[in-house]
Amino acid sequence: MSLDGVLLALLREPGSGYDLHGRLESQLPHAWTGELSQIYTCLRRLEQEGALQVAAVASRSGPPRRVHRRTPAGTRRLRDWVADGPELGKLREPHLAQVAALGELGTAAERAAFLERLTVALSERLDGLEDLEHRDFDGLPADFATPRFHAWLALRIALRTLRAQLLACEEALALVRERGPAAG
Amino acid sequence: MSLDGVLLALLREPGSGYDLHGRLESQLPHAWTGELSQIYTCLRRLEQEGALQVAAVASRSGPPRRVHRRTPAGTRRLRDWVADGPELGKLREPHLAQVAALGELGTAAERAAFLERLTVALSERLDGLEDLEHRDFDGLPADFATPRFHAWLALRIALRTLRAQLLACEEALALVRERGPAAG
DNA sequence: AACCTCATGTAACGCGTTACATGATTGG
DNA sequence: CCAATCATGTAACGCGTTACATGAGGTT
Repeated sequence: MSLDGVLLALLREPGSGYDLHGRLESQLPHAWTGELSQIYTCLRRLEQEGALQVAAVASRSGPPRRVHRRTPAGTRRLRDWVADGPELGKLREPHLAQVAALGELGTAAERAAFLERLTVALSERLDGLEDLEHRDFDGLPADFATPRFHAWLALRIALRTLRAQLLACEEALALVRERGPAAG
Repeated sequence: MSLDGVLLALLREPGSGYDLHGRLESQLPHAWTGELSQIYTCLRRLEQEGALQVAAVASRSGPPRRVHRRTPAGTRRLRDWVADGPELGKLREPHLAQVAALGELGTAAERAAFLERLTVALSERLDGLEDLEHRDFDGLPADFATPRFHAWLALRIALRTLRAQLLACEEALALVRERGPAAG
């Protein structure tokens, strides 16, 4: 499962399930989203499989923190995941299927409205990534071959991808606006 | 579920489950992938819910074809799906998480090898989409406000997105090659 | 004879989400 | 006092994949 790899990667520094959830949202929002409950079950499995070691640490609030750290086997597993080559997930882009089905809407105004909302949603996502860029990577990292450099690379790829998609949607919107009205 | 919408959209022309599976691969490879078994169960549910009507038609080979067509309720449901606004799926981009974790690999050569394989995989995907473009949409469609026009729009967005991602990966590869060796 | 395409499904399993359940601390 | 944050999990359900089962017709 790819969540295994994602969590092992996030565990460069030890952390609780709750921590990992936060890191996922703050460090890898462009790569993965996951619910807490799923993270907990996944961590339990990784622990049973010997990839993680857990230490209970008292916390100021609620149940004790279960702090996970990678075992050598866990690190090996992470390295294998990456070394085995890129894992392209299955495509799930419902919004593109919707664009293709836009002809089902009766009027050009409705079609334009859909594309407007799409550009807004993509812009918001992009804003989030740009915030992350400025927060964590202000100026390009001079240090290379480090974890931070590669995190920056991944973010850069995501940013360029998203910007291109947003641009393409804006162009689609312009096309629909200019051609649409004539055809009703 | 978004597969509901995808299948309803694909059913602009009536078809069997087997047909739909083929259409998914040939017409919407940039938006969705789905297994036959899942399509069959989904179609059954849509039928029970009154969105589809099914007619059994004898075929030259094997069991009779079950040809599905949208009922008015089905068409309404499709329209509602689109009119409700864009459905951005959850992000699942394991390869970006892998890029971010590239520091786990020991040598710059290994890191470069990963990015090479990634560019190859993305290129192949892009080739497939470009084939589709030339096969189905040679020259931009002069007809607008039609299903074909919107199918072309969706494909165009996917193409631009993918090209940008490929370019960004190639640039990442160049960076790793030029900076990597110095850092071992 | 072997294999591919057409054509249907079921069953088992795993991944993922939603909802539920609990409870301390901190800040307004 | 209320809400948010920190911190853990379980249970039920649905989505999705893989494997299994069947079988006709055409191609090599």
